[in-house]
Amino acid sequence: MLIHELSKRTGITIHTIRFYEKSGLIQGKRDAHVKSNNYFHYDEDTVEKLALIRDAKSIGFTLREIGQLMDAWFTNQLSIPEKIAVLDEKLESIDEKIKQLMEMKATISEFKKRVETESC
Amino acid sequence: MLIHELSKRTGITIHTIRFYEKSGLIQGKRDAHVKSNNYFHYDEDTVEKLALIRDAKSIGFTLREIGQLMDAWFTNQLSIPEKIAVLDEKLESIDEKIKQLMEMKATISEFKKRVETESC
DNA sequence: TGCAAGTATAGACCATGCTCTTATGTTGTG
DNA sequence: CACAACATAAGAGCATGGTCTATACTTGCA
Repeated sequence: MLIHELSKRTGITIHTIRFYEKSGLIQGKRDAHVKSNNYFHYDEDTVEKLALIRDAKSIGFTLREIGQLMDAWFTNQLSIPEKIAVLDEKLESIDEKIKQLMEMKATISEFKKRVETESC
Repeated sequence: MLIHELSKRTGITIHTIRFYEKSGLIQGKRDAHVKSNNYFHYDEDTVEKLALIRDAKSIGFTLREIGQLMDAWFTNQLSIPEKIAVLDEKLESIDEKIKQLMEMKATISEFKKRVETESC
């Protein structure tokens, strides 16, 4: 599919998709048979990648980290133990984030209680 | 205390503290009696605020959101129901983040399993 | 064939959150 | 009183993650 369709299917703007491509997160392929243009073609994996980027970004991963994750996910540049190491690292950092969120939740809840009693 | 001590006590650089002050997150007070300088003086609340900024930032709150939180926390610009509303909103957004983190954890764990079996 | 819609590249511009430099004035200790 | 250490303000510069504009070429349909 071309960039327009990719954009429609993922809800990510063409501009942002191009930005991600320039950043090395996704790669379209040009059709060697077609010489009249140099349009990029995208596959289903790219749709999945963009969904992953969207989700991972929303939980605070940087594009750099997401890139590492996707290398473990979609490419064969890494050996299996290397892939597992990357995934374990991300799992750990997620646990750490959850822990910090729990702490902040406790802090805010505690303060909320204080505000409530203050009103009596 | 002056900015140098505030910096030492919080581990946040003087530059960054000044940036937060310019952004409206903290406010030093000038001593009206002293006319030879216009140094800012900071209180204990400011130390707590900077700790809160550090923690809240690390879990993905923006400075704008942290500012709202601190208005509910430290000032009396908001009524008690308004304060509670702000706190509830932040608690909800924390729950949402935790939920998303759990989902991403499941996704990555699932993929890890696939990578592991692939190696057999 | 003309024209709208799509595509590419290059680069300007923006918000957030710093980080540092320059310039200048103040304070405190030997 | 010299001088280091501290303070101020103003503003430049930077990394990240976009967002948009300009320019120019290609494609597909009436």
